[in-house]
Amino acid sequence: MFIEAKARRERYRQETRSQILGAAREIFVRDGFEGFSMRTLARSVGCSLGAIYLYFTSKEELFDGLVEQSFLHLYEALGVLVKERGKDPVRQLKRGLRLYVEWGLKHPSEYQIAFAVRNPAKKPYRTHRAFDAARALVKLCLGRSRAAERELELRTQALWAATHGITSLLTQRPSFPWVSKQRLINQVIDSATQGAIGPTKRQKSKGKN
Amino acid sequence: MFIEAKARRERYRQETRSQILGAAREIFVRDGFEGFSMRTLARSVGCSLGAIYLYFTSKEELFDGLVEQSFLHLYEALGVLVKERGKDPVRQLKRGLRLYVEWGLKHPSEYQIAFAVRNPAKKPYRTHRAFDAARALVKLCLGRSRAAERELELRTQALWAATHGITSLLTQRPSFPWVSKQRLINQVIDSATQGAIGPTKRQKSKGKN
DNA sequence: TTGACATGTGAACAATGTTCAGTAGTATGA
DNA sequence: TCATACTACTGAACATTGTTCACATGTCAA
Repeated sequence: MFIEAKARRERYRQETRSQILGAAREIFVRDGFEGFSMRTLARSVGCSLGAIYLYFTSKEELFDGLVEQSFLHLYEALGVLVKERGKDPVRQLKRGLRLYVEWGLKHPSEYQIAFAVRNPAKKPYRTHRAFDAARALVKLCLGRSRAAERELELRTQALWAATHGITSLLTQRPSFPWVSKQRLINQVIDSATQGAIGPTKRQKSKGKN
Repeated sequence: MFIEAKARRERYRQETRSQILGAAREIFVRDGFEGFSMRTLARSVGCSLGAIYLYFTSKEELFDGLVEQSFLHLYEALGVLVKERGKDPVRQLKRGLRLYVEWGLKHPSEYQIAFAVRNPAKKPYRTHRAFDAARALVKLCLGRSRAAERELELRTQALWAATHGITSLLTQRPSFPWVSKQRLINQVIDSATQGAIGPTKRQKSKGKN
């Protein structure tokens, strides 16, 4: 009787927590960042305003939960790539980066929040596991080149920076007169990967196009 | 008498306008984005809250003015580079990109505002003139290669994306465990330029390091 | 001097995130 | 069964935000 009640309570707690999170995501996707407020959230959940604060200490923490969830999905998608041995690792890496960008385009609000302005002192840094997946892929590409591996972190960070750049711009300025988005994404990713792990055989034989 | 008074009024108007802008910038640099409010601004200027709205229709417009000012400085710096003919254009381009990143690091708050979340419907897009300067530099680098010039816009946008990426990350996540910032910036810029305009002679002879 | 106009004030409004005293309802221990 | 402790919840309040507006003040033209 003792633990059963406790467990039931905990289960219920988690349920309503994720229920709130779900409602928040819905509002967020539908009305964007501006349309969101704790009051509209409470109304949507069907509880009082104060009840939200029993499950999240602040609006920021709620957003963090939302972003965390989304990045987890991305990580899972990337994780599959890392495990797919045998394939050409460079192609896998590029696929992973493209996945990242497209994920950002599919969840623009969350991507913006994830990289939005926030107090940098409170949360020193939080490496999303997606970054770890990228590092693993880069390592795979570098193969047995010792000199290159020493710069693994540098190369991965640079790769991430470029990929983040195009994702960030495309999501934040959708009405900018971009050239074909797909070609642009490819151009950025190709340049960055080539810079990180050297030219592929195909690019080598082509010369400069 | 007629126009003199009108002109004086106009001059006074511009003066107080830029005075407000100056105070806003000061608060902004000192207290960051969160510390800023129209009331603290009014107190700092030494006028009433409503007076601000005689010079700026909204907080957003005020920020726009701030960002505009800052980007103009960047543009001027970049403009000098374009005019410096004779020098190696690739080196000039890289210098320009580094200038861009360092400008962002020096004005993190403004850079964040410039690319912050905002209503995309109202302001369809606003090409900062800095982008035009970049395009001009890229054109210089591509030289007389017809095929490459057709892709001028694509290449410039990709270059910008990568450069924005590293600037954005470094300013928004200063406490992330970056490898050496300078090396990282160079890595991103070198990769992106090589991808945009092909390998330089020096990089060619070096092979993959 | 009078009227028009720019400049400025300060109170008010609506909306925000957050807190908190008070109220149910429920499981626990005697 | 009764009292106690604890959890979930409410709704009113608070402080702060951006913005507006009726009103005042000063300056120039007629």
